[in-house]
Amino acid sequence: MKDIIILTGPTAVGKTEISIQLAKKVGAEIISADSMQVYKGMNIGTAKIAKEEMCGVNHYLIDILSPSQGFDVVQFQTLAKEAINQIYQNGHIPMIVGGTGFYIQSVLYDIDFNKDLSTIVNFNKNDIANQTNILSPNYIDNEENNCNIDNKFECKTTINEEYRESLYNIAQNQGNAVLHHMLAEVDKESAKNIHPNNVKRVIRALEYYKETGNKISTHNETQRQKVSPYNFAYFVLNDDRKKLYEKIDTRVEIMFQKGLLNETKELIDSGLKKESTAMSGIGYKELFDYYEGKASLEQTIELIKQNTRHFAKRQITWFKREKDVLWINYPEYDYSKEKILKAMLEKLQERNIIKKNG
RNA sequence: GCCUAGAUAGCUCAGUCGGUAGAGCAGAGGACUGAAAAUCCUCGUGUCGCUGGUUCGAUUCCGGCUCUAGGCA
Repeated sequence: MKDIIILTGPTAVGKTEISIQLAKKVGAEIISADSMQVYKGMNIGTAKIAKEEMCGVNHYLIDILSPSQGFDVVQFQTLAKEAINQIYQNGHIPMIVGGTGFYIQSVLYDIDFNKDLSTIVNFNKNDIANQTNILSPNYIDNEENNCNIDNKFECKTTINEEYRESLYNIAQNQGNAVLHHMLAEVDKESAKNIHPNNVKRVIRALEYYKETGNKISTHNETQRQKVSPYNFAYFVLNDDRKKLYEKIDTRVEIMFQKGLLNETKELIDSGLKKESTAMSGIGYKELFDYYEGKASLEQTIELIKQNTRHFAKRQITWFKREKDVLWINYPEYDYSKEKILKAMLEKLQERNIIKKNG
């Protein structure tokens, strides 16, 4: 079994710094599992690691897309698996670092998303490698090469947008319950598990049925029972809730000092819409109202803090549910980086990911 | 000093034609398997400012006091 290290935790907990130190010690290369850091030109608001901060550690899946492009788990999974192979070829340990729990899960348990049934090609590996250096370590510093450039390749998905939209319209015009009834007719289990108001999920379940002829509920059930193909250590950094929220609040303040307003203005001026995947990121989506004069700067900053806190809470809920997780709670280590690293190294030894004498 | 309006959940406020009270936000818990920084669900007892009075019964009516905001001096 191949080894893999996961390092995650809620936003602002301090993953980046520890990830570099750990990677240095164990000779790992880093794959970012972050749904927003994949985008070029979004640096301040995503608290993206700067090239200098990498200290020579290779990073993958940062700055690989223009903010105008879509992105999702399946694309992440595909690219992450490529990167993992590459890292093994380099003779190193892959270390997945980032706060998007779903992305981590997709790789760690090799979740099957039924790509085979797709009619449209997902990726052309060569295109990607050539045009965006997606699999070359580190990302290209791109002051000029920013989001205004439209990459030639499109990350196609198998999703039938028309069908999706028609379902969405049913919910809009006839009510969520009507859509939910449609689901109940083909997949009772899913209908039971998915709340009628969770339109996104209801649509996906219906979509899945249309694509495959199977129920997503049974598919999910089998995926849930999957065992990881990796020998892994899954670290979750965490802090007291109050401390974490304080960190979040100050980090948002710092983002504005660093120029989040300008960064976002440029993105908006380049034509990005509120609805785009990239602009659904916290710290960006809230600024649309500000620029439209619907909210004051003060209100907007508070809202970003608040949304970030909510997000951190959701992340923690996710990690609590994950199996076989190693919690690293800062207070238990007196907030000492040395103690934390030492504990992590011990765990890695226990799992034979690194040798006893380092 | 006088006049007016307030004083109710951590915050902003609603309400009880007198039978001890409820929204939003904050906060907490949860779900999640092709949008995941997304999407969705659940959770509200607090000396109703203090103190007298009327009343079977007052947070609700009346008096006094304290505090806050605005106005007049």
